[in-house]
Amino acid sequence: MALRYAIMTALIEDELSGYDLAGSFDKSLGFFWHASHQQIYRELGKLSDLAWVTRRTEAQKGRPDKILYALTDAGREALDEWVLTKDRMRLQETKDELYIKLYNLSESNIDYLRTRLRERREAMMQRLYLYERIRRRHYGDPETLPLRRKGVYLALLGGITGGKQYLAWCDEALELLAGAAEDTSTAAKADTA
Amino acid sequence: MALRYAIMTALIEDELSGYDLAGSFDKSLGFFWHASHQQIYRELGKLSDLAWVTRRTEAQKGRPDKILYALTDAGREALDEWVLTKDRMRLQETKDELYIKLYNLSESNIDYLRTRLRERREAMMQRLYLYERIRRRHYGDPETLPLRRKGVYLALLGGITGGKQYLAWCDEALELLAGAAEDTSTAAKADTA
DNA sequence: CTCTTCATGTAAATCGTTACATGATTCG
DNA sequence: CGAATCATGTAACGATTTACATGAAGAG
Repeated sequence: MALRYAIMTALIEDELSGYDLAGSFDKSLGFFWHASHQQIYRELGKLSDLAWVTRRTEAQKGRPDKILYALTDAGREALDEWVLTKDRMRLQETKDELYIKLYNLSESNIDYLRTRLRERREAMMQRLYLYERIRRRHYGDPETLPLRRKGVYLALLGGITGGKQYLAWCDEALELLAGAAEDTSTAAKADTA
Repeated sequence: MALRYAIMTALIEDELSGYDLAGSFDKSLGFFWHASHQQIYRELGKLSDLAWVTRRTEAQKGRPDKILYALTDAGREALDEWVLTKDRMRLQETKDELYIKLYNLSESNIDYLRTRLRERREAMMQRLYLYERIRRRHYGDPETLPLRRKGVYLALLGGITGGKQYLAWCDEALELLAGAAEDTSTAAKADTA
Protein backbone atom coordinates (compact mmCIF):
# COMPACT_ATOMS: atom_id res chain seq x y z
CA MET A 1 0.00 0.00 0.00
CA ALA A 2 2.88 2.37 0.60
CA LEU A 3 3.87 2.73 -3.04
CA ARG A 4 0.49 4.21 -3.75
CA TYR A 5 1.03 6.93 -1.19
CA ALA A 6 4.60 7.49 -2.25
CA ILE A 7 3.30 8.26 -5.73
CA MET A 8 0.65 10.60 -4.38
CA THR A 9 3.28 12.32 -2.29
CA ALA A 10 5.34 12.95 -5.40
CA LEU A 11 2.24 14.41 -7.08
CA ILE A 12 1.54 16.96 -4.35
CA GLU A 13 3.77 19.58 -5.85
CA ASP A 14 3.93 18.60 -9.51
CA GLU A 15 1.86 17.09 -12.27
CA LEU A 16 3.90 14.11 -13.42
CA SER A 17 3.78 11.32 -16.00
CA GLY A 18 4.41 7.66 -15.22
CA TYR A 19 7.75 8.03 -16.92
CA ASP A 20 8.66 10.97 -14.73
CA LEU A 21 7.70 9.05 -11.62
CA ALA A 22 9.67 6.01 -12.70
CA GLY A 23 12.67 8.28 -13.04
CA SER A 24 12.99 7.69 -9.32
CA PHE A 25 10.27 10.09 -8.24
CA ASP A 26 12.14 13.18 -9.26
CA LYS A 27 15.40 11.82 -7.78
CA SER A 28 14.15 12.35 -4.28
CA LEU A 29 11.51 10.05 -2.87
CA GLY A 30 12.87 7.31 -5.11
CA PHE A 31 15.91 6.98 -2.89
CA PHE A 32 13.63 5.79 -0.14
CA TRP A 33 11.08 3.81 -2.07
CA HIS A 34 12.23 2.46 -5.40
CA ALA A 35 9.68 1.09 -7.86
CA SER A 36 9.88 -0.11 -11.45
CA HIS A 37 7.88 1.61 -14.17
CA GLN A 38 5.53 -1.36 -14.44
CA GLN A 39 4.56 -1.06 -10.83
CA ILE A 40 4.02 2.65 -11.20
CA TYR A 41 1.83 2.36 -14.29
CA ARG A 42 -0.26 -0.28 -12.57
CA GLU A 43 -0.66 1.84 -9.49
CA LEU A 44 -1.52 4.94 -11.50
CA GLY A 45 -4.30 2.98 -13.16
CA LYS A 46 -5.73 2.06 -9.78
CA LEU A 47 -5.40 5.61 -8.53
CA SER A 48 -7.34 6.83 -11.55
CA ASP A 49 -10.10 4.33 -10.83
CA LEU A 50 -10.31 5.63 -7.29
CA ALA A 51 -10.44 9.19 -8.62
CA TRP A 52 -7.53 10.04 -6.36
CA VAL A 53 -5.65 11.33 -9.40
CA THR A 54 -6.75 12.76 -12.75
CA ARG A 55 -5.19 11.96 -16.11
CA ARG A 56 -4.51 14.51 -18.78
CA THR A 57 -2.93 13.71 -22.13
CA GLU A 58 -0.43 16.10 -23.53
CA ALA A 59 0.59 15.83 -27.16
CA GLN A 60 4.23 16.28 -28.04
CA LYS A 61 6.02 16.79 -31.32
CA GLY A 62 7.95 13.70 -32.37
CA ARG A 63 7.50 12.07 -28.99
CA PRO A 64 4.84 9.73 -27.67
CA ASP A 65 2.03 11.54 -25.89
CA LYS A 66 2.56 12.20 -22.25
CA ILE A 67 -0.10 11.30 -19.74
CA LEU A 68 0.13 13.68 -16.85
CA TYR A 69 -1.31 12.80 -13.47
CA ALA A 70 -2.46 15.26 -10.83
CA LEU A 71 -3.64 14.69 -7.29
CA THR A 72 -7.34 15.39 -6.63
CA ASP A 73 -8.80 16.74 -3.42
CA ALA A 74 -10.03 13.26 -2.57
CA GLY A 75 -6.54 11.91 -3.12
CA ARG A 76 -5.07 14.61 -0.98
CA GLU A 77 -7.50 13.68 1.77
CA ALA A 78 -6.74 9.98 1.49
CA LEU A 79 -3.04 10.74 1.72
CA ASP A 80 -3.48 12.87 4.82
CA GLU A 81 -5.47 10.09 6.42
CA TRP A 82 -2.90 7.48 5.54
CA VAL A 83 -0.15 9.42 7.25
CA LEU A 84 -2.09 9.06 10.47
CA THR A 85 -2.69 5.31 10.19
CA LYS A 86 -0.71 3.07 12.45
CA ASP A 87 0.49 0.43 10.08
CA ARG A 88 2.79 -2.44 10.96
CA MET A 89 6.11 -0.89 11.75
CA ARG A 90 8.42 -3.81 11.31
CA LEU A 91 11.65 -2.14 12.34
CA GLN A 92 14.24 -1.91 9.62
CA GLU A 93 14.06 -5.16 7.73
CA THR A 94 17.52 -5.08 6.36
CA LYS A 95 16.85 -7.85 3.77
CA ASP A 96 20.27 -7.85 2.29
CA GLU A 97 21.40 -11.00 0.50
CA LEU A 98 24.97 -10.21 1.37
CA TYR A 99 24.24 -10.94 5.02
CA ILE A 100 23.04 -14.41 4.15
CA LYS A 101 26.10 -14.97 2.03
CA LEU A 102 28.31 -13.85 4.89
CA TYR A 103 26.72 -16.53 7.03
CA ASN A 104 28.26 -18.93 4.55
CA LEU A 105 31.70 -17.41 4.57
CA SER A 106 34.41 -19.95 3.79
CA GLU A 107 37.82 -20.13 2.21
CA SER A 108 36.26 -20.91 -1.13
CA ASN A 109 34.23 -17.71 -1.29
CA ILE A 110 36.12 -15.20 0.82
CA ASP A 111 37.76 -13.55 -2.19
CA TYR A 112 34.43 -13.26 -3.91
CA LEU A 113 32.73 -11.75 -0.88
CA ARG A 114 35.54 -9.28 -0.35
CA THR A 115 35.08 -8.09 -3.91
CA ARG A 116 31.34 -7.67 -3.32
CA LEU A 117 32.03 -5.66 -0.18
CA ARG A 118 34.38 -3.36 -2.06
CA GLU A 119 31.76 -2.88 -4.78
CA ARG A 120 29.13 -1.92 -2.30
CA ARG A 121 31.45 0.41 -0.50
CA GLU A 122 32.11 2.17 -3.78
CA ALA A 123 28.44 2.32 -4.75
CA MET A 124 27.44 3.69 -1.38
CA MET A 125 30.16 6.30 -1.55
CA GLN A 126 28.77 7.52 -4.86
CA ARG A 127 25.32 7.77 -3.42
CA LEU A 128 26.56 9.63 -0.37
CA TYR A 129 28.23 12.24 -2.55
CA LEU A 130 24.88 12.80 -4.19
CA TYR A 131 23.02 13.03 -0.89
CA GLU A 132 25.54 15.46 0.53
CA ARG A 133 25.35 17.61 -2.57
CA ILE A 134 21.57 17.81 -2.23
CA ARG A 135 21.88 18.55 1.45
CA ARG A 136 24.29 21.41 0.95
CA ARG A 137 22.33 22.86 -1.90
CA HIS A 138 18.85 22.74 -0.39
CA TYR A 139 19.03 22.02 3.30
CA GLY A 140 21.94 24.05 4.61
CA ASP A 141 20.18 25.33 7.69
CA PRO A 142 17.46 22.84 8.68
CA GLU A 143 16.21 24.84 11.66
CA THR A 144 14.91 27.60 9.44
CA LEU A 145 13.09 25.37 6.92
CA PRO A 146 9.31 25.40 6.70
CA LEU A 147 7.77 22.40 8.41
CA ARG A 148 7.12 20.27 5.35
CA ARG A 149 10.68 20.65 4.11
CA LYS A 150 11.95 19.68 7.53
CA GLY A 151 10.33 16.29 7.01
CA VAL A 152 11.96 15.87 3.63
CA TYR A 153 15.24 16.89 5.17
CA LEU A 154 14.88 14.23 7.87
CA ALA A 155 14.37 11.52 5.26
CA LEU A 156 17.49 12.72 3.49
CA LEU A 157 19.34 12.78 6.78
CA GLY A 158 18.27 9.19 7.37
CA GLY A 159 19.76 8.27 4.04
CA ILE A 160 22.98 10.08 4.85
CA THR A 161 23.56 8.66 8.32
CA GLY A 162 22.54 5.21 7.13
CA GLY A 163 24.94 5.45 4.24
CA LYS A 164 27.82 6.56 6.42
CA GLN A 165 27.16 3.70 8.77
CA TYR A 166 27.19 1.30 5.85
CA LEU A 167 30.53 2.61 4.65
CA ALA A 168 32.00 2.21 8.11
CA TRP A 169 30.66 -1.32 8.28
CA CYS A 170 32.16 -2.22 4.90
CA ASP A 171 35.51 -0.94 6.07
CA GLU A 172 35.41 -2.90 9.28
CA ALA A 173 34.31 -6.03 7.43
CA LEU A 174 37.09 -5.69 4.87
CA GLU A 175 39.61 -5.22 7.61
CA LEU A 176 38.52 -8.32 9.46
CA LEU A 177 38.51 -10.34 6.25
CA ALA A 178 41.89 -8.99 5.19
CA GLY A 179 43.30 -10.46 8.38
CA ALA A 180 41.52 -13.72 7.62
CA ALA A 181 42.89 -13.86 4.09
CA GLU A 182 46.46 -14.16 5.30
CA ASP A 183 45.57 -17.41 6.98
CA THR A 184 44.15 -18.67 3.71
CA SER A 185 46.55 -17.88 0.91
CA THR A 186 50.26 -17.48 1.50
CA ALA A 187 50.90 -14.81 -1.14
CA ALA A 188 49.29 -11.42 -0.49
CA LYS A 189 47.71 -10.31 -3.72
CA ALA A 190 47.39 -6.63 -4.57
CA ASP A 191 44.00 -4.91 -4.87
CA THR A 192 41.74 -6.54 -7.41
CA ALA A 193 40.40 -3.40 -9.06
CA MET B 1 15.22 -16.68 -4.36
CA ALA B 2 17.14 -15.54 -1.31
CA LEU B 3 14.70 -16.91 1.24
CA ARG B 4 15.39 -20.39 -0.05
CA TYR B 5 19.08 -20.01 0.65
CA ALA B 6 18.48 -18.35 3.98
CA ILE B 7 16.54 -21.43 5.03
CA MET B 8 19.26 -23.75 3.81
CA THR B 9 21.83 -21.68 5.66
CA ALA B 10 19.87 -22.15 8.86
CA LEU B 11 19.80 -25.90 8.19
CA ILE B 12 23.57 -26.25 7.85
CA GLU B 13 24.14 -26.77 11.52
CA ASP B 14 20.78 -28.04 12.75
CA GLU B 15 17.87 -30.17 11.71
CA LEU B 16 14.87 -27.87 12.07
CA SER B 17 11.09 -27.90 11.63
CA GLY B 18 9.14 -25.27 9.75
CA TYR B 19 7.95 -23.98 13.05
CA ASP B 20 11.49 -23.64 14.34
CA LEU B 21 12.52 -21.78 11.22
CA ALA B 22 9.55 -19.45 11.46
CA GLY B 23 10.68 -18.65 14.99
CA SER B 24 13.01 -16.24 13.26
CA PHE B 25 15.57 -18.78 12.11
CA ASP B 26 16.85 -19.54 15.54
CA LYS B 27 16.86 -15.85 16.51
CA SER B 28 19.83 -15.18 14.33
CA LEU B 29 19.40 -15.14 10.58
CA GLY B 30 15.84 -13.99 11.13
CA PHE B 31 17.08 -10.56 12.11
CA PHE B 32 18.39 -10.13 8.62
CA TRP B 33 15.76 -11.89 6.58
CA HIS B 34 12.36 -12.18 8.17
CA ALA B 35 9.75 -14.51 6.67
CA SER B 36 6.30 -15.64 7.78
CA HIS B 37 5.57 -19.29 8.44
CA GLN B 38 3.51 -19.58 5.25
CA GLN B 39 6.45 -18.56 3.14
CA ILE B 40 8.71 -20.98 4.94
CA TYR B 41 6.37 -23.97 4.61
CA ARG B 42 5.97 -23.32 0.92
CA GLU B 43 9.68 -22.99 0.40
CA LEU B 44 10.37 -26.15 2.37
CA GLY B 45 8.00 -27.99 0.08
CA LYS B 46 9.92 -26.81 -2.96
CA LEU B 47 13.23 -27.67 -1.35
CA SER B 48 11.95 -31.19 -0.69
CA ASP B 49 10.93 -31.53 -4.33
CA LEU B 50 14.42 -30.48 -5.37
CA ALA B 51 15.88 -32.99 -2.94
CA TRP B 52 17.93 -30.24 -1.41
CA VAL B 53 16.49 -31.11 1.97
CA THR B 54 15.09 -34.31 3.47
CA ARG B 55 11.99 -34.54 5.66
CA ARG B 56 11.74 -36.70 8.73
CA THR B 57 8.63 -36.92 10.91
CA GLU B 58 9.10 -37.05 14.62
CA ALA B 59 6.16 -38.06 16.81
CA GLN B 60 5.61 -36.16 20.03
CA LYS B 61 3.44 -36.83 23.06
CA GLY B 62 0.48 -34.51 23.23
CA ARG B 63 1.85 -32.30 20.47
CA PRO B 64 1.41 -32.35 16.72
CA ASP B 65 4.12 -34.30 14.94
CA LYS B 66 7.19 -32.38 14.03
CA ILE B 67 8.58 -32.50 10.53
CA LEU B 68 12.31 -32.04 10.69
CA TYR B 69 14.27 -30.89 7.67
CA ALA B 70 17.93 -31.53 7.01
CA LEU B 71 20.20 -30.28 4.25
CA THR B 72 21.38 -32.86 1.72
CA ASP B 73 24.73 -32.89 -0.04
CA ALA B 74 23.04 -31.62 -3.19
CA GLY B 75 21.49 -28.79 -1.17
CA ARG B 76 24.82 -27.95 0.36
CA GLU B 77 26.34 -27.77 -3.11
CA ALA B 78 23.55 -25.57 -4.45
CA LEU B 79 24.02 -23.24 -1.50
CA ASP B 80 27.76 -22.98 -2.08
CA GLU B 81 27.13 -22.18 -5.71
CA TRP B 82 24.55 -19.54 -4.90
CA VAL B 83 26.96 -17.67 -2.65
CA LEU B 84 29.16 -17.14 -5.69
CA THR B 85 26.40 -15.85 -7.98
CA LYS B 86 26.39 -12.17 -8.75
CA ASP B 87 22.80 -11.20 -8.21
CA ARG B 88 21.38 -7.74 -8.45
CA MET B 89 22.83 -5.81 -5.58
CA ARG B 90 20.45 -2.94 -5.25
CA LEU B 91 22.16 -1.01 -2.50
CA GLN B 92 20.24 -0.79 0.73
CA GLU B 93 16.66 -0.17 -0.24
CA THR B 94 15.57 1.46 2.93
CA LYS B 95 11.85 1.03 2.11
CA ASP B 96 10.57 2.57 5.30
CA GLU B 97 7.04 3.97 5.26
CA LEU B 98 8.02 6.50 7.88
CA TYR B 99 10.19 8.30 5.34
CA ILE B 100 7.22 8.72 3.05
CA LYS B 101 5.15 9.98 5.92
CA LEU B 102 7.85 12.45 6.84
CA TYR B 103 7.62 13.85 3.32
CA ASN B 104 4.08 14.77 4.29
CA LEU B 105 5.00 16.41 7.58
CA SER B 106 2.53 19.11 8.56
CA GLU B 107 1.10 20.72 11.65
CA SER B 108 -1.77 18.27 11.63
CA ASN B 109 0.42 15.20 11.89
CA ILE B 110 3.59 16.36 13.62
CA ASP B 111 2.46 15.06 17.01
CA TYR B 112 1.60 11.72 15.54
CA LEU B 113 4.92 11.40 13.72
CA ARG B 114 6.87 12.37 16.79
CA THR B 115 5.13 9.58 18.70
CA ARG B 116 6.02 7.12 15.95
CA LEU B 117 9.64 8.23 16.08
CA ARG B 118 9.74 7.70 19.82
CA GLU B 119 8.24 4.24 19.41
CA ARG B 120 10.83 3.25 16.89
CA ARG B 121 13.60 4.61 18.99
CA GLU B 122 12.40 2.46 21.86
CA ALA B 123 11.98 -0.65 19.69
CA MET B 124 15.41 -0.25 18.17
CA MET B 125 16.95 0.20 21.59
CA GLN B 126 15.45 -3.10 22.69
CA ARG B 127 16.83 -4.83 19.68
CA LEU B 128 20.25 -3.32 20.20
CA TYR B 129 20.37 -4.65 23.74
CA LEU B 130 19.72 -8.08 22.33
CA TYR B 131 22.36 -7.74 19.63
CA GLU B 132 24.93 -6.53 22.10
CA ARG B 133 24.17 -9.35 24.45
CA ILE B 134 24.74 -11.87 21.67
CA ARG B 135 27.89 -10.10 20.65
CA ARG B 136 29.38 -10.17 24.13
CA ARG B 137 28.41 -13.74 24.72
CA HIS B 138 29.57 -15.25 21.46
CA TYR B 139 31.76 -12.84 19.57
CA GLY B 140 33.94 -11.20 22.18
CA ASP B 141 37.14 -11.40 20.20
CA PRO B 142 36.29 -11.49 16.47
CA GLU B 143 39.88 -11.82 15.27
CA THR B 144 40.21 -15.26 16.79
CA LEU B 145 36.95 -16.69 15.43
CA PRO B 146 37.00 -19.43 12.82
CA LEU B 147 36.26 -18.08 9.35
CA ARG B 148 32.61 -19.06 9.14
CA ARG B 149 31.80 -17.44 12.46
CA LYS B 150 33.56 -14.30 11.35
CA GLY B 151 30.94 -13.99 8.62
CA VAL B 152 28.12 -14.41 11.08
CA TYR B 153 29.77 -11.85 13.30
CA LEU B 154 29.92 -9.37 10.44
CA ALA B 155 26.21 -9.71 9.82
CA LEU B 156 25.59 -9.08 13.49
CA LEU B 157 27.94 -6.12 13.39
CA GLY B 158 25.94 -4.75 10.47
CA GLY B 159 22.83 -4.99 12.58
CA ILE B 160 24.51 -3.26 15.48
CA THR B 161 26.02 -0.35 13.61
CA GLY B 162 22.84 0.07 11.60
CA GLY B 163 20.80 0.11 14.77
CA LYS B 164 23.01 2.65 16.46
CA GLN B 165 22.79 4.88 13.44
CA TYR B 166 19.02 4.57 13.50
CA LEU B 167 18.89 5.58 17.15
CA ALA B 168 21.06 8.60 16.46
CA TRP B 169 18.81 9.55 13.56
CA CYS B 170 15.67 9.25 15.71
CA ASP B 171 17.24 11.53 18.28
CA GLU B 172 18.23 14.12 15.75
CA ALA B 173 14.79 13.98 14.14
CA LEU B 174 13.03 14.37 17.48
CA GLU B 175 15.23 17.30 18.34
CA LEU B 176 14.49 19.09 15.09
CA LEU B 177 10.76 18.42 15.44
CA ALA B 178 10.76 19.50 19.09
CA GLY B 179 11.97 22.88 17.91
CA ALA B 180 9.30 22.91 15.25
CA ALA B 181 6.57 22.14 17.74
CA GLU B 182 7.08 25.38 19.59
CA ASP B 183 6.26 27.30 16.45
CA THR B 184 3.05 25.33 16.12
CA SER B 185 1.30 25.29 19.46
CA THR B 186 1.71 28.08 21.97
CA ALA B 187 1.54 25.90 25.07
CA ALA B 188 4.38 23.44 25.46
CA LYS B 189 2.78 20.12 26.28
CA ALA B 190 4.61 17.58 28.39
CA ASP B 191 5.72 14.21 26.96
CA THR B 192 2.86 12.22 25.54
CA ALA B 193 3.79 8.82 26.95
C1' DC C 1 -12.84 -21.08 30.57
C1' DT C 2 -9.92 -18.46 27.89
C1' DC C 3 -5.55 -17.30 26.16
C1' DT C 4 -1.03 -18.62 24.63
C1' DT C 5 2.16 -21.94 22.67
C1' DC C 6 3.14 -25.74 19.64
C1' DA C 7 2.62 -27.36 14.88
C1' DT C 8 0.95 -27.70 10.40
C1' DG C 9 -1.10 -26.18 6.42
C1' DT C 10 -4.58 -23.81 2.28
C1' DA C 11 -6.38 -19.75 -0.26
C1' DA C 12 -6.55 -15.30 -1.93
C1' DA C 13 -4.74 -10.95 -2.80
C1' DT C 14 -1.23 -7.72 -3.45
C1' DC C 15 3.45 -6.34 -4.31
C1' DG C 16 7.59 -6.63 -7.09
C1' DT C 17 10.66 -8.33 -10.94
C1' DT C 18 11.74 -9.79 -15.54
C1' DA C 19 10.76 -10.20 -20.13
C1' DC C 20 8.36 -8.71 -24.16
C1' DA C 21 6.48 -5.11 -27.31
C1' DT C 22 6.13 -0.63 -29.95
C1' DG C 23 7.79 3.51 -32.19
C1' DA C 24 10.01 8.03 -33.00
C1' DT C 25 14.23 11.00 -31.94
C1' DT C 26 18.76 12.19 -30.93
C1' DC C 27 23.70 11.37 -30.28
C1' DG C 28 27.95 9.38 -31.79
C1' DC D 1 23.97 2.31 -38.45
C1' DG D 2 23.54 1.34 -33.65
C1' DA D 3 22.65 2.75 -29.12
C1' DA D 4 20.34 5.60 -25.81
C1' DT D 5 16.38 8.39 -24.43
C1' DC D 6 11.49 9.31 -24.32
C1' DA D 7 7.00 7.23 -23.43
C1' DT D 8 3.68 3.85 -22.86
C1' DG D 9 2.02 -0.52 -21.83
C1' DT D 10 0.99 -6.26 -21.40
C1' DA D 11 2.07 -10.89 -19.56
C1' DA D 12 3.95 -14.01 -16.62
C1' DC D 13 6.08 -15.18 -12.73
C1' DG D 14 7.85 -14.91 -8.08
C1' DA D 15 7.73 -12.91 -3.38
C1' DT D 16 5.08 -11.39 0.48
C1' DT D 17 1.06 -10.49 3.36
C1' DT D 18 -3.34 -11.47 5.38
C1' DA D 19 -6.90 -14.37 6.45
C1' DC D 20 -8.76 -18.85 7.29
C1' DA D 21 -8.46 -23.52 9.36
C1' DT D 22 -7.46 -27.35 12.81
C1' DG D 23 -6.35 -29.38 17.25
C1' DA D 24 -4.24 -30.50 21.68
C1' DA D 25 -1.53 -28.87 25.95
C1' DG D 26 -0.61 -25.94 29.59
C1' DA D 27 -0.90 -21.51 32.18
C1' DG D 28 -3.65 -18.26 34.62
